[in-house]
Amino acid sequence: MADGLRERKKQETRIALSWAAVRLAVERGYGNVRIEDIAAEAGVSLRTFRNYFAGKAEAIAAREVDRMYAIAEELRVRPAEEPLWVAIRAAIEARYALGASDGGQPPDEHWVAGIRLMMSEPALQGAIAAAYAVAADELTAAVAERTGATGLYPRLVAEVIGAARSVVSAEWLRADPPRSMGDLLYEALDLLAAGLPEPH
Amino acid sequence: MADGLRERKKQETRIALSWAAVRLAVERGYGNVRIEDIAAEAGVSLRTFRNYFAGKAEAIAAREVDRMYAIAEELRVRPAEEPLWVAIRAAIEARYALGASDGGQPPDEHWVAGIRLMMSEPALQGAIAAAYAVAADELTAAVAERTGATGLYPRLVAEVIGAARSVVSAEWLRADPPRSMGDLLYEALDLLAAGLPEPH
DNA sequence: GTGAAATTTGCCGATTAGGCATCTTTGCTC
DNA sequence: GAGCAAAGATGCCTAATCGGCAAATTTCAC
Repeated sequence: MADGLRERKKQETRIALSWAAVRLAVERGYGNVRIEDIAAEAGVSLRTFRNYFAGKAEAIAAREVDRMYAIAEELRVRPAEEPLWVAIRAAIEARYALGASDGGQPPDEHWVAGIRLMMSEPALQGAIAAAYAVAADELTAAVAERTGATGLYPRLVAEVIGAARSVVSAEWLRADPPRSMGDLLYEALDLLAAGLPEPH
Repeated sequence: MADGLRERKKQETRIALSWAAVRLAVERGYGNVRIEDIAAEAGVSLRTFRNYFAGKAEAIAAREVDRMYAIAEELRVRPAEEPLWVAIRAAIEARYALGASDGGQPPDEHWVAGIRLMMSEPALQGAIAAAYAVAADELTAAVAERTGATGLYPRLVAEVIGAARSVVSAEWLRADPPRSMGDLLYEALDLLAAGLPEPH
């Protein structure tokens, strides 16, 4: 069951391509990767790559997007009587594996440096923002289901979560005395919950 | 002064290209416009187009981005003692010409339909989100200046304003009994100020 | 006016984009 | 478990895009 072999294989290919894209971009720099290389690295044809992604930026962004889908899914699974924002925090925590990824494996120097460089590429920031616009639909639906709200509210919540994601990951890359993803995320959510009051 | 003729001409060209892109995309559909056509419409060479924009999506998104820059600029101009969110609302109001554009010229049927269709293009939604990621830097700086805040706060405010923009314009296009941009925007900002409380 | 700096433009090769036909694999039925 | 229908992978092919480079043009400052 579980959607059969076909679906699973498709997901595997998608993820393989996405990881290959990230790896190559980090290793040799975003601009020096052709989608042909990515396809080769993942063991499929160039043409197949194009069946999955519109370009290398989208392939890289897919890692981020999938995480957002996962959060939406987690949100649907949590008990309905749980207050919305409690559920949201829990869903994010579950999918970002906060704490675990911090204490578990201190991120490798080279890797983080590569990611930092890669992310400084405007095309990528764009693609991530773009890809997230799609994922936001899922999150919007999940919020709508849970709250029964219509109109602006569900989408606004979804987009704000996206905003928090964006800010947090930017800050995580920038912060010199490194801060944990979890701290940053909670700080951002606390600010949002308070209505972003102007600091004294 | 005022940066001289050179800067002014460059802005004019940029805006001419951007409008040409929007006009053509609305008229004949996003997919049926080549950047060559846009350049011709604006009276410059294809190669010059590429000096200004990375692609047609970016050219279209530029209209939106410029508005964000204008809001950031407006924010800098407003009196420093004004509370942040009052200034933000005023800045948005000033640049979106709320009320004026609503009462002044009821949007043309064809035009709105064309815009709606154009905006449904995923590539465009992406490009707008992407382009906004850049404009957000300006807004972030303006908020930081005004509040003296550091860390997550300024960027979070900037991104949240972007989120509101995105949600509002999506809803504006969708709402069947049409709603005014001003109403939608204020509703969104009110929700945000309240910390997005879950509706009972 | 004159030279330095910035901008526009044409040219060109490399890469991307995506339609279409074909071949292979998977899922389902009997 | 054989066979058929649907879905995916791949190759091929043409149009379009991308971006570097250098020549020609325009603006700016002195």
